[in-house]
Amino acid sequence: MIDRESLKQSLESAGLRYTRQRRAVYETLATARDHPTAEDVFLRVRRTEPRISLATVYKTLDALESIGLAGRISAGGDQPDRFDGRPDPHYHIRCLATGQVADLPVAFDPDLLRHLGADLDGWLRQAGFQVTGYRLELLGDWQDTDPDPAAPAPDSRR
Amino acid sequence: MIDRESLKQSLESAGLRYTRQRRAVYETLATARDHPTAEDVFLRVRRTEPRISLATVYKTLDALESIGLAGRISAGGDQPDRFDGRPDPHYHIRCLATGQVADLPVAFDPDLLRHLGADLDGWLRQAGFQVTGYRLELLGDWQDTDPDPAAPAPDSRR
DNA sequence: CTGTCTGCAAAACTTTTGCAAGAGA
DNA sequence: TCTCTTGCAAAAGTTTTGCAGACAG
Repeated sequence: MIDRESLKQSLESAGLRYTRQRRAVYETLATARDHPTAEDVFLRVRRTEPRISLATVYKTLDALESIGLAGRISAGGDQPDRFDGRPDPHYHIRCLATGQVADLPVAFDPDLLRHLGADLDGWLRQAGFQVTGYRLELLGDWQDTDPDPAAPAPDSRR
Repeated sequence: MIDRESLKQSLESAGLRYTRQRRAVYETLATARDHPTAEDVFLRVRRTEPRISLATVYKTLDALESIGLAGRISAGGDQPDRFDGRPDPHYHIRCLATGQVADLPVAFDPDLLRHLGADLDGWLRQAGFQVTGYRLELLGDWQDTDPDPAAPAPDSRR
């Protein structure tokens, strides 16, 4: 989590303004220990910023994503997107039953793709595809109890 | 792509019926070389099954997913889900600009996660998380031309 | 026959948009 | 002051649902 001055500078260097709402959304997201949906963020931010609207939360999450301060995790089907305040690349685990997401406490390996085989590079070049990153997600299920007892809102939606 | 008799049996062993619509959706999906959205599938299936409805396509895609004959790829934001008729685990590349998805012609490595470090297993056990699979997606952009000239509908949506 | 499936229309939800008023620099 | 942002309401777009009639087994 970066401090307010850094947030201000990140926004300004993208031509965006530093506002109360954006600070509140950022701080809510950056301190969240789960991976909240836009509505989760809205409900939490509203505790300190009661007049904020859901549309502003969406716009702010988009803005934060565009400057690299938020990540988006899409579950598919009817499930809403979840957001992530960690700016560094990292891995996720996802519970197939509840849609809940958690970070994996493992260092991100920029060279993991090398294990996929030597022919990959050639194929990508021939296909004209420039790889800028990758996303890895472990799928499975939590056995019984709370996935993360410290998470602010261990919701079990849908 | 499995044959019609196998499809019938897969459906029946899940208590589902083998219908004209389900066969048509399955065959459309299994022969698609891109990763169509539900609406793409609808438009294609309608050529041979003109009275099919979009709701039936959605229901059928759900059914196929539930018996492991289709996969779902969610892009996030406002982009619709895409579907995949390959039943075996495999990797994807996704174009961040257009949302287009392609299969990676590389063998799926069930042991790739071992490269993530030895502490992972312990952490997962302690967290009570049972891993059943993983998803790996390369992100990037196609440089200029067609990603796959053989694809039936190289759409550039959004 | 009986329970499942289809097609249609309507609903549910998430996410985006238009716009007047408000606020940052 | 000038532009960007907010909040509200409405719209857009995808996916689901309810239900009467059709169909598979």
